[in-house]
Amino acid sequence: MEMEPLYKPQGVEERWQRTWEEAGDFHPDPASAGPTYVIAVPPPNVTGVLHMGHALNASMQDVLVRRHRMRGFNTLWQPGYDHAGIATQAVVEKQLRAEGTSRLEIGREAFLERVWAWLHEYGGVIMGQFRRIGASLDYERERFTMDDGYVRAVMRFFVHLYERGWIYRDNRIVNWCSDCRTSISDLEVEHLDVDDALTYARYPLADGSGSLTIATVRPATILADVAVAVHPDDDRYAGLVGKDLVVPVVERTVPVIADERVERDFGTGALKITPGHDPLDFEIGRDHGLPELTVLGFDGLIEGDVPAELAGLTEDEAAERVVEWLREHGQLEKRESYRHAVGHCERSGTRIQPLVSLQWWCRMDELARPAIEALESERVRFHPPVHGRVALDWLRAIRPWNLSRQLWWGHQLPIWYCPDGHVTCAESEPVACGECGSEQLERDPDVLDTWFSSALWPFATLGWPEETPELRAFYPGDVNVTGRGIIFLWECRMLMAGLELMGTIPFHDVVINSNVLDGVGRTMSKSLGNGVDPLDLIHAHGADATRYGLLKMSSTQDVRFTTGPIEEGRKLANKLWNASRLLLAGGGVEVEARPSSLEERWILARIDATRAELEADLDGYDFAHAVDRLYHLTFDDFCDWYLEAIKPRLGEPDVRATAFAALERLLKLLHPVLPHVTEEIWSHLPARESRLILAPWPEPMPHDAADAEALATAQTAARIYRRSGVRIKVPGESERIFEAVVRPSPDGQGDVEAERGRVHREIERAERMLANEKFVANAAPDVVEAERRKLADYRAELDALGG
RNA sequence: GGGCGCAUAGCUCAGCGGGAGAGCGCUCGCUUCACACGCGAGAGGUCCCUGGUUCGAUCCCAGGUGCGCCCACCA
Repeated sequence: MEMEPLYKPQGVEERWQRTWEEAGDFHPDPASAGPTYVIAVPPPNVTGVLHMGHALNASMQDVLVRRHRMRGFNTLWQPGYDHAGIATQAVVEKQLRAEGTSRLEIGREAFLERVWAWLHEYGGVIMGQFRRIGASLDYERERFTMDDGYVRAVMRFFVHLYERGWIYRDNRIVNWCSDCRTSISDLEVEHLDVDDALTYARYPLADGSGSLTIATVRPATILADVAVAVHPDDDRYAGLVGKDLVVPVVERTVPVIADERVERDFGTGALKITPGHDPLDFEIGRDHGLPELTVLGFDGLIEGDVPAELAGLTEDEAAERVVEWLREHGQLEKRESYRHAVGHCERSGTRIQPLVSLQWWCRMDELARPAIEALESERVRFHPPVHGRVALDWLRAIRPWNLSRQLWWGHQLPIWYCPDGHVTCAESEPVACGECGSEQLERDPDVLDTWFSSALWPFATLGWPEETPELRAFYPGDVNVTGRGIIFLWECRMLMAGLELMGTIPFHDVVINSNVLDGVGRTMSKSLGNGVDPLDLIHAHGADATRYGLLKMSSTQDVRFTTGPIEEGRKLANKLWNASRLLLAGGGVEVEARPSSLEERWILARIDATRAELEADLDGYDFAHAVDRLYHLTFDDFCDWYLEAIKPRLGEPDVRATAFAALERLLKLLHPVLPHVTEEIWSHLPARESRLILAPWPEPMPHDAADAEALATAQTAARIYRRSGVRIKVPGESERIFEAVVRPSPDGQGDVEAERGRVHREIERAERMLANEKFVANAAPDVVEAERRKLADYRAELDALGG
């Protein structure tokens, strides 16, 4: 095949992607012997498309996976999709609305059929996009959190927890999203600052002896007040505790109670208690045995025991009426503007409506304990470590998990009720009630939180609860790579589920990838329209360049996106391509390291040193430094020095054989980052039978420090020559390299004076330091020694410059 | 309200106790027979501010300013 001077990734990349996959290179055999290396991809939403976060996350994982595959590990990168309960249901509901109907109108069964139909037509496109970026996932093993086997795993998990006694049903306050029409967990609530009005309302004492003023941001909830609480030590209200007040509008008589959870210095220090619609009030209400009244329904509209003219209003409308009532009755003391944080549904952006409802919960303390221990003992490590400490804090203060969602799309709870209200929990539909034997069973309509199934991902994808060969071979896995946003939602729960069900941690390292922000530091989002489509980058620069660029940008910090690093990657691929063209142009049949000259011994040593550094980078999940190292190895060491030095001798068979050997090692190191261009070049190397993807990772080689020093001499001489035009005499082989690398410029001399000045300044600096007695006395001996050597080197340079 | 992190060249970022770095951009010179997605040379920086520790601070400590993130039941 002809090698053009300009490397064009388009076509080449797709061809290798097909070749690798069709050859089964991504598909490990569970029966193979030897150590395994396993990563389960964070399952993208089945409705999703590839965005920058996926592209970065996948690039990182693919580097780890490809390197371990080359090192001989039986490597599995497990792919699949998440059913993404709320998100998917919302998409289809929106579609129904556009058709003038609704899920309630068409019914549960028809709705679920619609979801499946929609998924078959439009869902599941992201695996194709993963292929395009070169992700070496085992696509033959694609799993879905709603496939039959996975559903069995979810049911088994639930029943297991139920039998442990950790799952219970309770009427408690939940985060209700009136838009999604479901409860959501604390972790799905986003706190946003909101401008509100703080309304001060007077509640008259029932005995007519005066009134007490409370402050509220939600006047509509006055309708559900069941008490007013003050701090027990608050002198202002000491005499009022135990007396009765009359709630405005509804004119209900309620007690004044004392509770330490009331903040004395907020508002008036008197807190109206609305257990039905406020989490703190709920707790206080339970402790004081107060009733839990509800005036806001699941639809966010006023309902319940309220004046008829208020029923059916929105909360805001009702609030207006209540304030109006207060004003008319002289009970409105004042209203002032007030900015504070309010919980919003992360998915819909709707303001959370705390309300009491009957939900299924899971106690988490016993599940958390082994996970806490795994983190404390560092059997599981986070990278960077700060996230592990945050995860620990969360686990130590863990709260019950609201498992049930009032949705249709998802895993329906394996809970059945008989007419007498007995509960039967079973993996599949029971024939009769476990308590009374009734055969009239009705299944709980709710579904499980999406993250309940995600918790099982590292082993449910391998066939659990069946004892499959895959489960035996590939569990536990090694690493999980994901974003910061789902450490509690996903990472912590995988740890807990893995320890509980499998008895072991699902992976030993958790790598948290950075967020890719837009050019001015904002999160990329659909609504802002500031997102960059990774597929556009791949089309423009190639998958290799995109991978390189994203890895270069990755860091422990969030990073602002620029195309610079991706263009750098494209140049690296092109440079490598042209270096290979230079070597391949002359033909040749041998690939064998037979170094005879200094530069040959040096480049082999240099590549090997980089191999060791690269391994250290990757072992620490430092991808940015890893790719930077590869860039400079390729450009500076391999091309600028080695190739330039051997160019005059490229006709010699031994020189060619060694050059091919050096290129082969370079390609191997680059392959995990730039899989396509390296595989393409590899296929042009002499006597290639296997593919680079399966080639063994380079073994360590002995180094000779003297070679590096001799090469450095040539490099210094060349630098001085280029800058000043002064030729420094260098010994033996260094002299030949100098000759090969320096091409005298036709314009003649550089600036000797400028170079002399530069060296002069360095000498002065070193002399000043060494003249400082305190420095010589207090600094570490090796630091002083290094400074002396520098001084000597600079003096030699100055001498060479004639000055 | 609590916790964490970041401020270094025009831009995006490395470095984190002893000579201020990379890539891009910019200037100048090169159609040198692998590559103009290239080669060579160069300009450009009170390393946010104020104190402190140290022989020595971009790097450590304290405070300040600005930005960001996470957690959170002060209505």
